[in-house]
Amino acid sequence: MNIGDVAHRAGLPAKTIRYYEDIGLVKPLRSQNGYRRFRDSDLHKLSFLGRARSLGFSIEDCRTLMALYEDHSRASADVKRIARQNLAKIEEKIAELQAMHDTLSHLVKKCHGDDRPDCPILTDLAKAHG
Amino acid sequence: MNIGDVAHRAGLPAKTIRYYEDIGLVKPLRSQNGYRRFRDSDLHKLSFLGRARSLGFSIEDCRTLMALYEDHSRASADVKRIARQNLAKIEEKIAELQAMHDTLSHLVKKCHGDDRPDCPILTDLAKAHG
DNA sequence: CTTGACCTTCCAGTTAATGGAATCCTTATC
DNA sequence: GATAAGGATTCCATTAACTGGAAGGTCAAG
Repeated sequence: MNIGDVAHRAGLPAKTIRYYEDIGLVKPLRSQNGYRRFRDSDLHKLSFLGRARSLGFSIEDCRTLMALYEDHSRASADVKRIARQNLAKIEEKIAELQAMHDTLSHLVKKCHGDDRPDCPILTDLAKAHG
Repeated sequence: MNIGDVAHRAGLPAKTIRYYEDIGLVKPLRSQNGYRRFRDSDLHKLSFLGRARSLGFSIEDCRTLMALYEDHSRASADVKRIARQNLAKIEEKIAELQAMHDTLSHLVKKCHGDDRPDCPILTDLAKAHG
């Protein structure tokens, strides 16, 4: 699979994918003509990367996760520990999003929706994240 | 409240807060001595900003939300629409995190946890995000 | 009245991309 | 076979969002 193809499928710009190769997050093969050739596993990694980055995971977090893909000689206990740590992070993020969601949906309910100013969203939004 | 105080409470570095003032996300007052003076509303905004940024919302997203705080003359219908759009984004993010969580927790279960290599995490992780 | 913690501005550097130029490869059409 | 379009390559510059550090002002405690 060429870069345009994998970019389309993973939902990432080709530029970003080249950058990820630069910093060692993916290591596509090369065809005779010099084109990058991406395997399915590369596509999976890139999709995962795109998702993780858009959810606020750092490149270093991603690097750790990518290492799980790559280092098949890593001890299972280690893999498990890393996976667990990331589960905790995910749960925390979900909780935070849930809090944001609760606040906003509560406010949408209270907001009149007409063209009057002075929507209660403003004051409540201010209180909500103290 | 001075910058160190608000930084501590909002969980953001003072540097970042100064940067957010630079780009107009917060507008703290100034004391006689030139120190920034943050109101409670500034603290709320900054906490919200920190959270939103760590969850992958862009600065522009944040700017829109901050505008809700600020522009009290904005029509309620408009406020409501913006809040709704962000609710949708939040829900999408939660779903994506849930997917990541399911994958990882499933794999933790399957991973032996001893020191043997060849943990099934690796292959499953590869399949999971196709 | 000085020491230390905290504040200021300014300028430089980093991270994570992104944009653009110049060039090469592949495929379809004349 | 020439040519033009579409996608690939590298390399260099720029942007966005911070981050670090220097040089100096402010303030409460001893």
